[in-house]
Order: sequence, then structure tokens, then C-alpha cells
Amino acid sequence: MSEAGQRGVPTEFAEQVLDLVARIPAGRVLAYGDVARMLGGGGPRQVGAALARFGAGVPWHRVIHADGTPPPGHEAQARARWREEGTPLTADGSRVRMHAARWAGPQAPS
DNA sequence: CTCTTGACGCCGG
DNA sequence: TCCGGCGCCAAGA
Repeated sequence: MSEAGQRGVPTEFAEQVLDLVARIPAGRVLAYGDVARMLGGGGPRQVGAALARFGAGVPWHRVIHADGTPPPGHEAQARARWREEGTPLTADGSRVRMHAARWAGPQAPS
């Protein structure tokens, strides 16, 4: 009841994913594979699965493909948010400049 | 226990 | 630059 869209019970790995994604500063992004590596487990697919099921309460639009493209089924939503937050985008604004927008991690300064 | 699926990533054409 | 195929790992049926 506190959270909507949450199906079933999240695994511990899923909770770690949500926690890290919630810490990503506005205007910055992480790739699914980046999140998996920072948590030190599973793989990019597990991160995507966690966000697909429990990502309703976190800025999931800050987690994208390694090449800077948004997740299927939410391209328009993600692009709109990037524009709002001033995320570094390509000239056409269709994808994120990973090299510039990639968040260093929870320890790195903003 | 086995098979299929999936908000991915990388390489080759 | 775009498209397709293969590899990885865990959850679900």
C-alpha cells in the first residue's frame, strides 16, 4: 500500500538496486551494467528485471542502456525527464552522452 | 529438477 | 549508424 506497482516481494538484490538508483543525482545516469558492477553481483539483466518490477518508486529514467539509449516502452518518458533535469544529450536529444552524464558513484562528489 | 523469459552488453556484418 | 545474433544470470512456470 505504501508503494504502487510493486509486484510480489523484492529480493535483497532488488532492494540494493533501488537504493543505489535512488541516490543517482539529477542530470546524471548509470547503465544497467554499471549498477550491477557497483553492487558487485548478478548482471545487467537482473538490474533491468528489478527496475521493471519495483522501479515505480525510484528515478528509473536515470538508468539506461550502456550506449545511452532509453529502455523499451518508456523512451518518451525518459527523454522528457532528461530534458527537465538537464542531462547531457546528443544533438538530436534522442540519447544520453554516457561519457559526460555517467555518475561516478555514491562516493564521488557531485 | 529443467526449460523459458527478460527495462542488457558486446561483437560482427 | 543501424540490425541481428550470442552470451550471462536469476526468477518464474
